[in-house]
Amino acid sequence: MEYTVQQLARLAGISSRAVRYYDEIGLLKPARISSSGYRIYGQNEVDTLQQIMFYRELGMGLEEIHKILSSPGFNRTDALKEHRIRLLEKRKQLDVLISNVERSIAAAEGRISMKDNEKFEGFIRRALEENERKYGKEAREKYGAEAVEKSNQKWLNMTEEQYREFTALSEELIKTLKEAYNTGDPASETAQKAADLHRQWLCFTWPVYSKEAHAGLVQMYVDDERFKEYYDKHQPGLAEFLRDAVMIYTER
Amino acid sequence: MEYTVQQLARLAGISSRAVRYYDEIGLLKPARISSSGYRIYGQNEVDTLQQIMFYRELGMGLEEIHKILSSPGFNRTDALKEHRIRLLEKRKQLDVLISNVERSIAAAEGRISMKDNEKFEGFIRRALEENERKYGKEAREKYGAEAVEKSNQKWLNMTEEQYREFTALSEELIKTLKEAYNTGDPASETAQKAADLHRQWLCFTWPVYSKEAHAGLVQMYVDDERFKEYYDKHQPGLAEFLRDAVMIYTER
DNA sequence: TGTTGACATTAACGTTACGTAAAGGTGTAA
DNA sequence: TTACACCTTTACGTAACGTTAATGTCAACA
Repeated sequence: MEYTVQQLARLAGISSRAVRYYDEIGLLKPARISSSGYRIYGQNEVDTLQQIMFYRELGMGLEEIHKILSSPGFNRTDALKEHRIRLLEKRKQLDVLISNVERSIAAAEGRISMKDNEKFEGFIRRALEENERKYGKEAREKYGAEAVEKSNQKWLNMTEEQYREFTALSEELIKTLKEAYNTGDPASETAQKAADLHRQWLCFTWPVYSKEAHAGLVQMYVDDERFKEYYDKHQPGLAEFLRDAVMIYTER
Repeated sequence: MEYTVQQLARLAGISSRAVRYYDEIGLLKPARISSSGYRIYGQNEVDTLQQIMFYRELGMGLEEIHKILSSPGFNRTDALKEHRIRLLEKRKQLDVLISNVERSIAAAEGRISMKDNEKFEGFIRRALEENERKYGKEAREKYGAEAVEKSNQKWLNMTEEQYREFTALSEELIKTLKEAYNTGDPASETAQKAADLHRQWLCFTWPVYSKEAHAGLVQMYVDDERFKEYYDKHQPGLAEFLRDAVMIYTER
């Protein structure tokens, strides 16, 4: 079937101006021009417009869509499969948003309480929140609210790059710690390197460093289920091994 | 807790420029200005920004958000509940889109076939498609492809207003038909009015009107399960009653 | 104490994806 | 032939920021 500008627009649920604009920028050229100068679109154009709509739905700019569609490697079926994955991700994010709004309602009615950062969950990909939620409460109890407030502020000031550094450090810490665990000796060079990495890691979120607080924290890791779990899931016994290593590290 | 421009922006996952812009247009004013001229945001502002984010997620313009938030009747909890409903609707629509992309994949791989209008399901609220999907096939068989193609074109050219007229006519038809059904007489004035409404309704989608085709169609209503169901769901026996009324109408 | 570097400020122009209006040609139903 | 709803191009308008520039502030480090 063939379509004029407005017919195609109505089919796709967009304005005829948009269709003409897509022609103007070379994104979607009509199949042919009628004798009277009308744009006529055919089957291929319908399919291309569908592709455009999917990419647009996923927040892509028209210029980038253009590049993709006109690249020699473009494959319609593969693109559709990609769209499917993206849309499923989008639905997941929407579910997070819905849970956010539901918790916000509960908070507004005083049934639960909500942290400021929790209020924006689902709007963007957020990974930072782990910190305050998991470690915040314990730390507040053990080291007082003031230090935590400052640590809080530090998180806020962290740039994207610093954040990447931070997660890289986390990974290195776990890797080194597991390596050290295999030696079995918390006083070994590798274990002490792990303890130092743990100190560096702490310094990302702590306002000041003190050996006493460091030693106190790792003891807490062993005592508290949630902290223990984080380390032990990589290797059972890792939390205790870290405590032993840090104890030696802080006494030196 | 208090936040500077960038801290608030990072919290919400938007740019600091956006936060300043919201101040500029009066949408989100800081709680206070520091001695050095810095914008300082507090708890209320965090909550307001969350509201803004929800409305924005739902595609609302900043000006309208402004009006809503500053209206005297605004209630945060009610708004959140409204957001919840809207987000659930949005998820439904997303599910339609996902089913669309899945069917598009199947179509691209040749497993099924898809109509052009089906390719845009989920992108917008679409109700027109009912026609071609339900009546198209039968009509094509009985009256030939050419007439249907023209009818098809007519649908595409229908404006929003015409569409409303069309649906209003549908409703009036059903109402009148039920009323006539209660008289029991297909020759009654009400029944003949219903038959005439049915003719008008047909003329919306038919390229030309003929008594023969009209009579043929209503007979088809009775013979075909899906057509019959449409009328009978309002009132069992309605399809046959309509046929009888139209038979009398077309013979006059 | 001066310098660095990441923040903050205002001002102003740029960008994307169209909306909207103007001025005129086209197609068909009455 | 007269509506009327479509089509065309040209061109300026708009929303929601992005970006750049020029300058002030603050905490930390040498």
